[in-house]
Amino acid sequence: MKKRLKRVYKKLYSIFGRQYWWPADSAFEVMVGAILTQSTSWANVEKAILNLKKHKALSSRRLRTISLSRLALLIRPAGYYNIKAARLKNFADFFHKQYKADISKMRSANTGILRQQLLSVNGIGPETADSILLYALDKPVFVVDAYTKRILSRHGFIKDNYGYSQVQDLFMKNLKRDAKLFNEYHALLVRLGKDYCKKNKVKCEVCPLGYDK
DNA sequence: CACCAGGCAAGTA
DNA sequence: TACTTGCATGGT
Repeated sequence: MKKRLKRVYKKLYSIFGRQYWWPADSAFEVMVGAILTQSTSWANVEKAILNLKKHKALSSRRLRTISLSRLALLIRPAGYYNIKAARLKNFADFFHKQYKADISKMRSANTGILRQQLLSVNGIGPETADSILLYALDKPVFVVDAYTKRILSRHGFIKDNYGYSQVQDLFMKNLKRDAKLFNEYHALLVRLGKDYCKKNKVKCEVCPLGYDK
């Protein structure tokens, strides 16, 4: 499995090259984006983030003080806006109370402890927590998403009923614990998924990885 | 028109 | 523990 996973990575990298994830101006913007992109296209998230920037609302202080309804209005393009507005506030409150809204304090925390703390915030699940750890804080944690499972399942690496942590373990136990590698690998899987492995538009016959299921 | 996108929590059995 | 459902906009 170690060789197979590394071979897939090299293949994807040779085809698509660097993906430059996560596109953002700051670590805080990555964290906000991680919540906004829950089951939502990145193009819509970009509109929401632009609105937050235009109204100077992209800070933990502003996210805590702005009214729920006004925040919801700003992030409307990202969908699920009422729920996500509450989730952003939950996260901003946590960030302020636990880490004094200080990214460097958060970065120096123990990864396992921090992951548990993030998961305890209502609105932050495994993928969002790991996206924050990896893409905002450079922690060597592999992010699993719907594309990851779909691609691995269709290529026979896993059964389609594997859970989040099972898929995550597959990567983390068989690859060097390297944030840069995890960063690029996950981004490449999403790239492949967008181009060739959409939910109901399977293009296995032209998938660069081949089709060996 | 239908389908879905870089999920999650709450409810049900 | 293991499903099911609500949440919602904007692009294809």
